[in-house]
Amino acid sequence: MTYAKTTAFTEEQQQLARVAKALAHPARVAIIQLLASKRTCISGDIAAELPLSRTTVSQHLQELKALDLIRGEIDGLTVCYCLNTELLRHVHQQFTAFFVESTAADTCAPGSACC
Amino acid sequence: MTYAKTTAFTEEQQQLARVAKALAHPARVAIIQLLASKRTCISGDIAAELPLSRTTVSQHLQELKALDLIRGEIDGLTVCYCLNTELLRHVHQQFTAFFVESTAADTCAPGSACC
DNA sequence: ATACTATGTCGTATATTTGCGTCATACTTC
DNA sequence: GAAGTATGACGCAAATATACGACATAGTAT
Repeated sequence: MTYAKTTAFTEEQQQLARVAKALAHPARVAIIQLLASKRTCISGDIAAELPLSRTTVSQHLQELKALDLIRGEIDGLTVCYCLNTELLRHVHQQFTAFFVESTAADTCAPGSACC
Repeated sequence: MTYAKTTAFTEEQQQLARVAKALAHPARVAIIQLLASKRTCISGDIAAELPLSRTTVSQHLQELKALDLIRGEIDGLTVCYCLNTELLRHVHQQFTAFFVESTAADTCAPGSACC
């Protein structure tokens, strides 16, 4: 991903791609849904709910944390993870803008040859 | 990605992850934006507009086509790619549902210990 | 202090992605 | 038909991602 050419894209495009990548694995989607459904911050229970080893889940958590999509607070022996709802809302807007832009009109101009 | 365990997730989660993965590279985001801005279907011009080789762009196009996000129609010597706006709208809804679900309420219950 | 528990980090094997050169295909034009 | 052009398919090297066991760390509890 971090090939040289990657730098030649818009910061906006890279940002969207970065977040999309974070959601590009079912486990991470599941983690976010889990954190949303349980209204309370859970910790290693997440691993128990997923069909993956604790280690692997921890890695996925770190990835989400690296993008600040989730936050972890140490509470004694356990760590409480919460969604960063503010960021998520912002990301949602970014995605919406992208999709709206892409679906604004049917792409092909009325008289275009193809399609 | 196609590890054994991957099957253990919801079809919904896998679907979202699949699409997210398609958007997980700036080149593919750029391609979609390009197709949206040029109101007419373009073909190999896409490669010319991107800082990547024709071959690489072709691969990204195939990836988007595999998910049916874009469609290509052969028009003589060239191929016209168009956005599948209908699918994109549907995907937009899926993402929106996911984000709304995730940001519906602040995750932590009022009296929870952490956060 | 000692034993126990919850997490993160590291190392590593395997799988997948990415980028691109080269070749094959197919249509156009002369 | 021969030459030229636009694309996709194939193959390969380098980069990443994925999964997980083993170890390190840090707080709890007795």
